[in-house]
Amino acid sequence: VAKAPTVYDVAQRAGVSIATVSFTFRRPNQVKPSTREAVLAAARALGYVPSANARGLARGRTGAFGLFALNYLDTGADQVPPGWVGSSDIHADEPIEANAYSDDDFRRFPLYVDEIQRGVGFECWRRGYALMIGAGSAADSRTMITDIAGRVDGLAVLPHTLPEDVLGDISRRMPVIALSEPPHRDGLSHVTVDNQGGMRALTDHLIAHHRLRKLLFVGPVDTSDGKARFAGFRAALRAAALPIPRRPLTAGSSTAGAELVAGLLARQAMPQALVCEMDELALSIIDALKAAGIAVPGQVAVTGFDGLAAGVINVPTLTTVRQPMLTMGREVVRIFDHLLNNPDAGPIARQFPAQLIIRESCGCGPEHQAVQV
Amino acid sequence: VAKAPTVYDVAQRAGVSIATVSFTFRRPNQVKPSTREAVLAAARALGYVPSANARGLARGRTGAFGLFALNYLDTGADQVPPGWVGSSDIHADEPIEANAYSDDDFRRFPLYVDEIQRGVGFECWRRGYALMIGAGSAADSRTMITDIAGRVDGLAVLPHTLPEDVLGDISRRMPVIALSEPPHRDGLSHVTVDNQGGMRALTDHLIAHHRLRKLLFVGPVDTSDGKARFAGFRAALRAAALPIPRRPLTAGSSTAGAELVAGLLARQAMPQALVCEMDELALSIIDALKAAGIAVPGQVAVTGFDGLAAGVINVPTLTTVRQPMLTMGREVVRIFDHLLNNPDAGPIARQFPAQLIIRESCGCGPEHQAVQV
DNA sequence: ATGAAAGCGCTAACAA
DNA sequence: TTGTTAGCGCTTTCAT
Repeated sequence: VAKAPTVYDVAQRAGVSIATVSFTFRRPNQVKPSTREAVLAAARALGYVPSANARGLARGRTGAFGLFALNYLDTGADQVPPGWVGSSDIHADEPIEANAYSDDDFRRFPLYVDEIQRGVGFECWRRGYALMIGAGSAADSRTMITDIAGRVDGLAVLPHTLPEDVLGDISRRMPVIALSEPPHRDGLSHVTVDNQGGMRALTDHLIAHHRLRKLLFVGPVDTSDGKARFAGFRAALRAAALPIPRRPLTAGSSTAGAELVAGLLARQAMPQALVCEMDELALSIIDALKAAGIAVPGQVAVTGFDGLAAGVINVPTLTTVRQPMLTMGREVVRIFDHLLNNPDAGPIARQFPAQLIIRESCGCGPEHQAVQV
Repeated sequence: VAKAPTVYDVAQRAGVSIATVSFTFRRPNQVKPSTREAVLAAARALGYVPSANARGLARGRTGAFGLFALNYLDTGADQVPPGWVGSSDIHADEPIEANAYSDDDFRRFPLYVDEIQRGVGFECWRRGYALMIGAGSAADSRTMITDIAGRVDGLAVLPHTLPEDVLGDISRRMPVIALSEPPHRDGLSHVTVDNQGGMRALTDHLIAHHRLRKLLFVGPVDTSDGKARFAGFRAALRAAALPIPRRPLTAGSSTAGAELVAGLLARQAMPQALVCEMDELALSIIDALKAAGIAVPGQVAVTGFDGLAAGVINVPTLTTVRQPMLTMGREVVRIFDHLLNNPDAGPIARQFPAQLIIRESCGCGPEHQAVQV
């Protein structure tokens, strides 16, 4: 709460110039031991904490890496307007109640972005970078991203969080790595997973092993992930000489299981397998199916995509395709580091294989093995 | 990669002064609409991204909150020396291999700190703060924490990560909130959980419901969490008029299950229940017990503490006490916000109840309900 | 080995 | 409404 001591204070107390103080911390061995000790002692006595802002300003580098994601815990309620930093919202002084925000719901945590973040955080630590986490909704993205971008030397962005032109601007001055967004000439680096191959392997399993013929793809195809997964699904059908649907059954949201199942039931169009675009949707659909008295996988097989923890907790456990999220997060930082140290290197794109995880919801017993794609 | 445009560039291009540019972003409605548009246009054209460092320096506030934790993914290998920012380690240019770091091990993620972090991140977003994540090992803590502290307006620290004097220094200039560390006159704010009450309830359940009489507490008691949990355990034994052990069975690490079980077996000292200080240890012990052909909970009941996701994935599912981690993380930020806006307020301490989660490893069937302590 | 001094990009009085 | 100007705390030549 008191005013923080600065180099000037330390210098004065140690009886040296501010340059010497700076040197003492930056290149300790270029300073005479006795003065070094004096400076260190003064710093300690004062409780000196160097300002990273000032240092960043002076050096032109911040030593931090940023990760920007949508906030998916957002309930749409009471957010403080961006930029209104330090302000208090209506409930600011009411203590937060335990369990008010479903503290034990492993369906909501960890999700894809959490695992990615874990990897990014780990690799940042290994390489000595600080990690800045930013979140936002599409609406305020320009403000927020700009706020984050101003604090870091590079940035990773999750899909569907920022307009391309904003990313373009930013990438002109620092490495920007897009996750789960296929590379196209946008000057950005990319880290992706083999969505198509993964979904192809999954669908092949349903067709070859379980002899299912009436499969339905459920989920959005207006995202690049969705498109690629749907393509993998169709490729498998084509290879098996099954009728190839032009369009999937689209879901309004990843928790729209109830409506989808109701619709299927109403139209008496329940297939043998519901191949979902992502785990969350699959889980929501399994809930709805169970509620409607339909056995999974007994009457309908259901599969997901991503490999979230929720899928192994679920009953039945979820057959899915797992993305190597920790590894992808780490790779993002590696690319950033590389780009920062090789300013003339062009953007980098890297794709990881996905892993088919066979569990119970496709009709297999727990004894089956995971299969690498 | 190019030099970033600054206020000066924008001002020049828009034909105004730098102050006007600054105003345009800070107080848009105090600027004539026409000039505002001109400035915005220039900024957009240039791809202007304001430097948060410069702003922070000038304003004396950063608008960011920091979270500091130990890095528990640390394998002890190849870390880049702190401060060597931007450098590349030996493997810097080798792509990271998928699955090299156990990408699908839900025993290692999410852990306690991950869930806390989730809550902190969420509340930071709600209140318009950026979140800076720092990690380190005890060794380099002074350097690292100082690096983080220099970038934020307040700081949360996980237990056993920093020496008290360092925290004391920092707390003299910004709010510092300690997690899972009981308050004592140190000038820090504290967010804790009722460890003793939680463990008491758990132990009561073992004694009253399962009629167990030979219970053993396993784990460290050299941490404040450990002490409080052991105290709760003993209180339950005392209330049941059972013999009260002076000391617990101490574990070298949270994955020392094999050694512990081997020791117990060698001494023929296997109790009816192993009450573990934390989930990770409990899970490790269950593994060892199973490997030794001992049925859990058939022959020995095993319980944990924390409420990690791994406990619900485990076979048998783990009876434990859950901390409201998301909520605790959120509360940390609320306290920080409050303190930042009420500089003369003293430190705040808040304790949350823990929740007894009865699952299978104590001998109960899955039909049992969670009980609030 | 140490000091003097010129910025780094932005904010906020204070003037105009 | 807009411009001038003095810092914010630190790094880094360049002298000494």
